[in-house]
Amino acid sequence: MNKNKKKTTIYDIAALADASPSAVSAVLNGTWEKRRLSRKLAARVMRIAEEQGYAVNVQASLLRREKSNIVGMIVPKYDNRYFGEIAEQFEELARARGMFPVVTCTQRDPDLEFEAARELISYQAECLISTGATDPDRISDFCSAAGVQSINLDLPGTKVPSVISDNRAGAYDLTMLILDRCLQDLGWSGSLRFVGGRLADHNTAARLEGFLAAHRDRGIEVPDHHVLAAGYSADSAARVLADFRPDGPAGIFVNSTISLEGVVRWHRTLGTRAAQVRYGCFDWDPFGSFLPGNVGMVEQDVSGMLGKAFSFIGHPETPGTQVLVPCRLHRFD
Amino acid sequence: MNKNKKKTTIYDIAALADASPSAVSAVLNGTWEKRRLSRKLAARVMRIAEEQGYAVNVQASLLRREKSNIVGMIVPKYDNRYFGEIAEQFEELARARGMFPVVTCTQRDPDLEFEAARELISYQAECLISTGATDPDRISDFCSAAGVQSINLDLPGTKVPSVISDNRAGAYDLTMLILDRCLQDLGWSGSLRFVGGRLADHNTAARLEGFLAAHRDRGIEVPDHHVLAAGYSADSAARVLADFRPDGPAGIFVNSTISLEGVVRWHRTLGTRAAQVRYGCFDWDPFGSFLPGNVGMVEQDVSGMLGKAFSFIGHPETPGTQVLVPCRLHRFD
DNA sequence: CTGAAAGCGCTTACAG
DNA sequence: CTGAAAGCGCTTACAG
Repeated sequence: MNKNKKKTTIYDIAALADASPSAVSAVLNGTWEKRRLSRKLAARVMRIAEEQGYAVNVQASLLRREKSNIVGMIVPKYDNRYFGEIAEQFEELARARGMFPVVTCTQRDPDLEFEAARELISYQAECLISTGATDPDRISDFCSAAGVQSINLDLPGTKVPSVISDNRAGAYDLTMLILDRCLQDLGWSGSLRFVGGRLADHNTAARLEGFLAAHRDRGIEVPDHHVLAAGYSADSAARVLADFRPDGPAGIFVNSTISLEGVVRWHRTLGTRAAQVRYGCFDWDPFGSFLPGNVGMVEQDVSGMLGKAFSFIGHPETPGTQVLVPCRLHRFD
Repeated sequence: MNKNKKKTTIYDIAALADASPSAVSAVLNGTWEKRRLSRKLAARVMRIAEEQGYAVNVQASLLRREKSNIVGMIVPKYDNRYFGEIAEQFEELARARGMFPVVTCTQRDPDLEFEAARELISYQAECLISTGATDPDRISDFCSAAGVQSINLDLPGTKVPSVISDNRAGAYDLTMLILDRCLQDLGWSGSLRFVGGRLADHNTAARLEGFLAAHRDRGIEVPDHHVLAAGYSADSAARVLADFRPDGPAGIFVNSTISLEGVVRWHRTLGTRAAQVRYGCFDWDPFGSFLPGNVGMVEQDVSGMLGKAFSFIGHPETPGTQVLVPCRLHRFD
């Protein structure tokens, strides 16, 4: 083991093994049988490489091969289970396919998203999965200009295939569940409130659609002021509810776990009135089932989505293809 | 924008701009002023590069420069806030220093950890931060053989500097808080139970030390069967408590949010007896404060730890240096 | 069966 | 002030 000196190269090994660099290279990347090098030479080279702590210089190797095995992912945040699971499973799937996954977190910042995409391409990523990107088309354009495949996850774009949750259907089911429980537990049937998110966002819009459709199918009208999509932060959810002190039964559709935090905070301030409130959340969190009043959560099918996304890699599809993946509804109590 | 053809290189740009590749290179990496190229040439080259959607081939550039800017991190899981935050902040800090962060998740598997380290080194990472590694010394050895700096985070090793939470002090404080609340709320003073983790793990051992020290300082004896460190999963925590149906007051020290899930599950099965139980958890989760009976949580100082870790980069220190970073105690109710 | 040589895309010391 | 040339560490078509 040479100390923090220069790294061992195939030339060093060639010298030590009394072989040519070509032979060493062939041994080290497993093509020696094809090149009919002697088993003895191969064994010697491998032993020496091991002794020297050799690790191939992938930059050089890939440069020569004119390909990287890098597949990149950008992800907005690690602040909830959803994106954490996406990153984790992405790595697993990529590795299973012999690729090198690089995921970078872009803080929900459109410019950072773009810079991260550019950086990944500089590192020769062969494919880029943009998760929850604010402006996926800008990234797709840049990628295609660089000859790199890109795929949208979680949020749809128009230029490349997008894999997203079936937000509308998930929201429909969740809304039905909350309505059912309001009727069942509280003997009440009225319009729920929709809390969290932004109407301009695709996912929020789709969920609101499902929310409204469910009410429509139940013959319940939703007053405009029941739609409280004032952002994603816990604080904004708490703020938007601050003045709401129900003196009877009430139900809430919570859009995302981040907003859920704010809703639960509000819920606790209600004292005994809290027992008259039911809510459910679009998103999943392991502690969700322990929250009083929470009747269910929607879990997005991360492996389903990623499996779909990976199936596009290397198979360019019609631009703008949109794949909807169903969600799973967890019912509590 | 050329379609998914070969990528634009400096030679392409040189031809288009009627300049030499050397000049293009100088313009593109900002050394053109130093080389006294004309402003006009620089402007032309930059315009053309822009038009062509040029992105430097970092593999080639770094190969030539004989350095990467890559700093790698291995992380066990993204299944709790702690590691998610670590990954996120690591990226931020690395970028702020002009480095390219690559984090890979190793599923708490010692072999995967090692393979990931090897892979990162193959990609020429200049420094590797091993977070929560099962066998940090094995990784350190491999890194040092390859001439790569490594640093341990969260779990200590003996060969390179380690930055870890002051688990003992944090556990001491949390134990005191739970004991106080048991006395205050329930008028009871007795030994808490320690649930979750493995005694063989450094962090669990240190926390148990703090737990025992606090009891000692309060003059409370801890019976052996009150130490229930049967693993990290929610199920094992729930299982270990399954037979415990307190008929009076009780208190629990929960080691990690993962175990907390199991404890809360158990707690809910107690019915009215639940009111006689207080617990606290070493780890932080935003929903923690909403759990009935939870009196406090310990939040590890992620930015403090990472700041320290980064301060070691490029400054080789005495092997085995151990830096303890204090935790923050959140009190609920 | 095996090695010398060219070349991946870049950077930079060097010579003019 | 500027460009030709060498070389980073590897791979592979090619010639023997």
